[in-house]
Amino acid sequence: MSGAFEKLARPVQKWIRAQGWRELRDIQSRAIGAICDGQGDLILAAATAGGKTEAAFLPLISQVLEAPAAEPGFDLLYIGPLKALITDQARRLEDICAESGLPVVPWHGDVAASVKARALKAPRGILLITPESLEALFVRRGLEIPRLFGATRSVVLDELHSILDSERGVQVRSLLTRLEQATGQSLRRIGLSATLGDMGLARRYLRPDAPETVTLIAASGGEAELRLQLRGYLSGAEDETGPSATDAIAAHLFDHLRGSDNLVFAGARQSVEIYADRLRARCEEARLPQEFYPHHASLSREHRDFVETRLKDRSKPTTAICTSTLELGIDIGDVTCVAQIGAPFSVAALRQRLGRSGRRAGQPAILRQYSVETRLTPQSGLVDRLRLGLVRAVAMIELLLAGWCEPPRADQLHLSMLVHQVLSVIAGQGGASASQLYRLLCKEGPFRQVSAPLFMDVLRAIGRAEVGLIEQAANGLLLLGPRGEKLVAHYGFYAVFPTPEEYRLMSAGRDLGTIPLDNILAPGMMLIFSGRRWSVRDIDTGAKIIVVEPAKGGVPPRFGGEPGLIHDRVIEKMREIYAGDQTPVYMDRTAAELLSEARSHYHSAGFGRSAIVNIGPRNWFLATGCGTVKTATLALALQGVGHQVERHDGFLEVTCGTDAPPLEKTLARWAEGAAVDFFAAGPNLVFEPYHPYLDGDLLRTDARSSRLDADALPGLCARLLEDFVSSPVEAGTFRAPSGAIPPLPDAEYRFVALDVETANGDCASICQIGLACVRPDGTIDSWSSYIDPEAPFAPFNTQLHGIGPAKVRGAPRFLDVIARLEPLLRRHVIFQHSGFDRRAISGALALAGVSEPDWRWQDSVRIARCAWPEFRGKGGHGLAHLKDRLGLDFAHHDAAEDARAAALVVLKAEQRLGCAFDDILRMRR
DNA sequence: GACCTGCTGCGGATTG
Repeated sequence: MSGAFEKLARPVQKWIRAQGWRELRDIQSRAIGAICDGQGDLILAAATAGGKTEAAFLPLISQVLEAPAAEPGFDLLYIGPLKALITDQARRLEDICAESGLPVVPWHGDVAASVKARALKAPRGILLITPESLEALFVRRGLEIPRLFGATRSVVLDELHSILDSERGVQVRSLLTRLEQATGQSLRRIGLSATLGDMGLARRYLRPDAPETVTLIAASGGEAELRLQLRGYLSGAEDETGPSATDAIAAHLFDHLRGSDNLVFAGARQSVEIYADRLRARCEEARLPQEFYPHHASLSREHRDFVETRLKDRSKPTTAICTSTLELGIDIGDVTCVAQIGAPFSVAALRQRLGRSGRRAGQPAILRQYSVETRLTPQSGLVDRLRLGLVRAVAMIELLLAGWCEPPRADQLHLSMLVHQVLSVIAGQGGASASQLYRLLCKEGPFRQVSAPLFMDVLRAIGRAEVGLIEQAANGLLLLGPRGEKLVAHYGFYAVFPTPEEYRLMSAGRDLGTIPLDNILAPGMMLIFSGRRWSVRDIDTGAKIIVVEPAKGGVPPRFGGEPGLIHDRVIEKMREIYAGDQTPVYMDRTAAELLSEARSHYHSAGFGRSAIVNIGPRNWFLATGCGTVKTATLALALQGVGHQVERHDGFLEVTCGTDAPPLEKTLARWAEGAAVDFFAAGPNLVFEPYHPYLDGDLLRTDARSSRLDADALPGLCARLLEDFVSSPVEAGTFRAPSGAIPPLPDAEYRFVALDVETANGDCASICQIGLACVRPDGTIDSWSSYIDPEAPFAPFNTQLHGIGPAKVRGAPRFLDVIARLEPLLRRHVIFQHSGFDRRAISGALALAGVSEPDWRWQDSVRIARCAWPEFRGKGGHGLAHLKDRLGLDFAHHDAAEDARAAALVVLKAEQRLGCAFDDILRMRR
């Protein structure tokens, strides 16, 4: 054993020997050195189950044992984000402390009141507590805080990354400041974490005044080999031959996970229920024992405990289909494989999840990523074509492999949380002055972004008579107002995140879990829940209880929830992936095909050249290149001036309002820094529990700090326009041909017929132009050229005419072709069959910003109607029917061939009626 | 179409 071992107290050494450890882990030795020899704060970073808890507590317990505190009070404080984690850690620490008799006190909502009463009477040893329970101590026993924590030397913050920049993290930081202020001494802070994106920010979080004094100890090596597969699936209109994407994934999971312990992260609770149901059914069909179980926050504690225990039990193979419930630190041992269905919201989460697998020496970590994309139809929009989910999954995997993950977000005001802490401090102390609150919470605590005037605005807002959270006594002291009293008195006060109202589901007196109140249910309706099928027997709206009984079918309830924020770096990576041409080796064939398809749509939409793409007369698609916050900022700004905006990962789909100023001009003004009203469209600003007590100005200020990035808007607009201006779509001038244009017919003709094919539903997306030029002797010179439509191909169109991205690669662009055709077209009457081709040409010219030449268009359908009136209502005068009835020989849906057909129709009509086409047209008038 | 996390004190009934 090393020198580190010698630094530990006897009973601790004895415990280590009893474990049969041959030596201390690297992180443990280093942590023991740092804790025993130094004074400063510490961050211990190691993969889950990397021995972090012991690394921190072995030396901390040793210090307590060797120099017991003279005064009563807890010696060590541990703050953990989960009750289950606290229960688990308390068990491990009790084992270490058994020999020395140092008490270990777990403290959360499920801990018996008697245990708490005993600890309050004689506070000693290690207190393990949730942020909420600590908050409750401050509120209910504010005056006892110095007695309880006067002897506390160190505080251990577990799962530091999970509370880094959340509301709850702010609450923890505020509680720590209040603790130090109440006891009059500084606490050594020790953070434990597996996943920290930015160590600088983590240090600042732990010790804002002196981040440079925080020592970082990261576990070295020990990274398991990673095995990775990304499988692609298509959902939507199922073909009769194949199973649905869900069934196909369930089948794959069943075949590959059965017989071992695994975690399947399915994204949403609803999706968890569906996969759990499918997998249960497969086990039943195969007459195999059940080993797939759902696990999410709405399931009863009893069920979740059952699944967690089964996962720990190595003798029974168990796969949990779960949400992020099983992502955090609860020790469930090692799993063989981690599956992820759909892309997660953060690389940090993906890394954390993957850390569950490959923890035993020699075992690889296995990640199976499943991506489900929509089967495309002619109506599919660009969003579906871009395969955003799949590309995001690839981006996240690539960033994971590169060792990157999201840093915490700094600089948010957290005004709702500030209101909460103001109430908590006043309640705990019985009153506080404004200046004391400001010093405690804003100058020393976590609300450093809040200026003194802003703080006063907050106090004034919550002190308004109609709000009544606080009021001021004659001596200036701030007290709780009537509503403040009521809020603080309710036990719901301690938690800082919003909670929805829910029904409780019961079957035969057993609690199954909860579902949100907004599910519309009636007796007899069928439900999938907790991995089983139920029918609703009875609904007690008063008690909010739904009684169910087993049934044969059903659908899972809706659970709701807000989407996660996607970081700028992830969107940047997605852009790199679209622009690149490498296919990652870990993709299966379908996934690789989907990626290649996504790239093709990305390029044919024009994103390779321009960040702004026109997809309709008033419709634009913007590639913002930024994550959720900046993209939402631009979206709100655009909505504010009257545009309709749909948001996607790094993209905005804009439908220009009829009264709104032109998109380009608006962006240009913002790029120059013009003032923007982000709230003109009246977006919802109430997200957090204490938002309803603030006034409009404060809500807007808070939203600006947390949901928007107004400072980024000018740069973002400038970047969008930069690409846009250089885009040929807007250039409006003919440019040098990028592809060869076939030699044009060169004679004098009686007339020409023209036909176009288009890439998608937008008639301006011309991908082929064909001409049939009719000589005076009736012979026809045909000509056609492919055209790069600079727009995505719709499968419907491609199926019709057989033209896709491959055929138009390197083809000239519309303007180049039309420039060459112009002299010929100008000289002749141009026939098109119906009005489509003329509209297409006009549309494409308008899109390119070129005014329409004064050509002599005519319509061969009109000619046909005169010549064959009997077809009216009997097959009509479409080319396909005319081909049949007139015995025309041409290959339909090729531009040159269709143009020739139109010409033939004119010639045949002239024959039948015995006069020239201009006479026929005059007859009609 | 979209994650998760947490919770006190008291009065009354029941049990030993």
